[in-house]
Amino acid sequence: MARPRTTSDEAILGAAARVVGRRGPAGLTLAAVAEEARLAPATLIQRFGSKRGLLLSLARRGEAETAAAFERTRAGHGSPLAALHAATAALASGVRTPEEMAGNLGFLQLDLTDPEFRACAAAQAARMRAELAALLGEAAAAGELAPGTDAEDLARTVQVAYNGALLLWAVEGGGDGAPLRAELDRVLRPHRT
Amino acid sequence: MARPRTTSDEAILGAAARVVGRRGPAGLTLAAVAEEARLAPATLIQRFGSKRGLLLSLARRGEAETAAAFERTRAGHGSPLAALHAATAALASGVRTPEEMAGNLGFLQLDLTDPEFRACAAAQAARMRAELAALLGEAAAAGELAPGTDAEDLARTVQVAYNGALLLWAVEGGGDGAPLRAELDRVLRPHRT
DNA sequence: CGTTTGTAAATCAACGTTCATTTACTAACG
DNA sequence: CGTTAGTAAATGAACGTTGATTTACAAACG
Repeated sequence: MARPRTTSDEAILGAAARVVGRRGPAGLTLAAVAEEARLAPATLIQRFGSKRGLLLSLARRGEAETAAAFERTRAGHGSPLAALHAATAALASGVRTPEEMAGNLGFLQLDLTDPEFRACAAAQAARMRAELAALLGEAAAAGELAPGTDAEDLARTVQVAYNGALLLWAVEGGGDGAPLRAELDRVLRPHRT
Repeated sequence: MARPRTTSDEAILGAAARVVGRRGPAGLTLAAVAEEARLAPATLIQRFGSKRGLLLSLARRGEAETAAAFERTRAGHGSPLAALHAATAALASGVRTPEEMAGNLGFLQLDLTDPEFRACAAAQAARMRAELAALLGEAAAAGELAPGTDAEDLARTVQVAYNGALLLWAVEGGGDGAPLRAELDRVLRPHRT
């Protein structure tokens, strides 16, 4: 009954993520995203209502993406802790593309002054911690963690180490990411069985 | 032979820091800073050459500020580790004003795509780690840390935990900061004597 | 043919920057 | 000591640019 879309919303958000990864938050302009997505700026407005709307969609996508990443991680490995370590190793070895890096650090680019963006960032952080806690809970149930370990608590610690290491990595620029792996090892070791 | 300045450079940078803390990076406009400093936008250009120049000065100020904070911290306490814990406790208890918080997270607001800003952020991170390493080295020499502890390595770990906790704090919005203190305690405990 | 998608051109607002001018002070001079 | 010339500091009014949004229209599909 109508003309089919030439470019999916998801593709547009991907283009936006690529732009923010390459040109930084200041370079995230409608024109740049439109060019990357091979569309006109006006089309982006029509599809997402406003630039803010597009950014909100981008922020919300981040949450789903971390969830998917956990899903993938868990599927590939038998033991929960092995999965966590494998994910860290993959991240540290540069398997992640810069765009994905930017996605992880995406909430840094957002204006935390804006309540809606802040809510998105908080939701994503909460989601990540919940996923981590579930993973660590499984690990505890499987006897991979010392008895009496509080999964929620350890999840927060892991999240802090992860965010901190990623942040330092981004600031100091590259390297092979060995320190990131080292930090997570250090955090988990005391609780391993 | 000249008219004296009504507002010091330092005061202007303070105003800029306050603005970025209150209105976010997007709200950091020359007009806003000028209003906060009770000057005209044109004056800021004349003093700092450009908006970018002002932001660079702001970024460089951050480095000196962390150094000064370490100086203050060290002066007040006899034992190095006690100083570190006191600083953490003070930070966690909300002694820090939002502006100082914003100053700490200031490099997050910068465009890491810009080489000069990135250099500033890296320098500040390096400075912080060096100061931490010196403090922890003193602690080791004083017998407060287990023998064989690598001060440089532990400094990085502390920095990662600090940044990660601060970041999470900023995203999740407030709270009493107890988790930050808990994280640092957790990081240091294994190495205490 | 009606509806939806996409676009190009026009519009509007905001921001950084420039420039001519005024202000407020200092220092030398008579 | 009073005056005045000289100068850095500060300003306010434009300007040009940029970027988001609106509108009017063309094209593609069912």
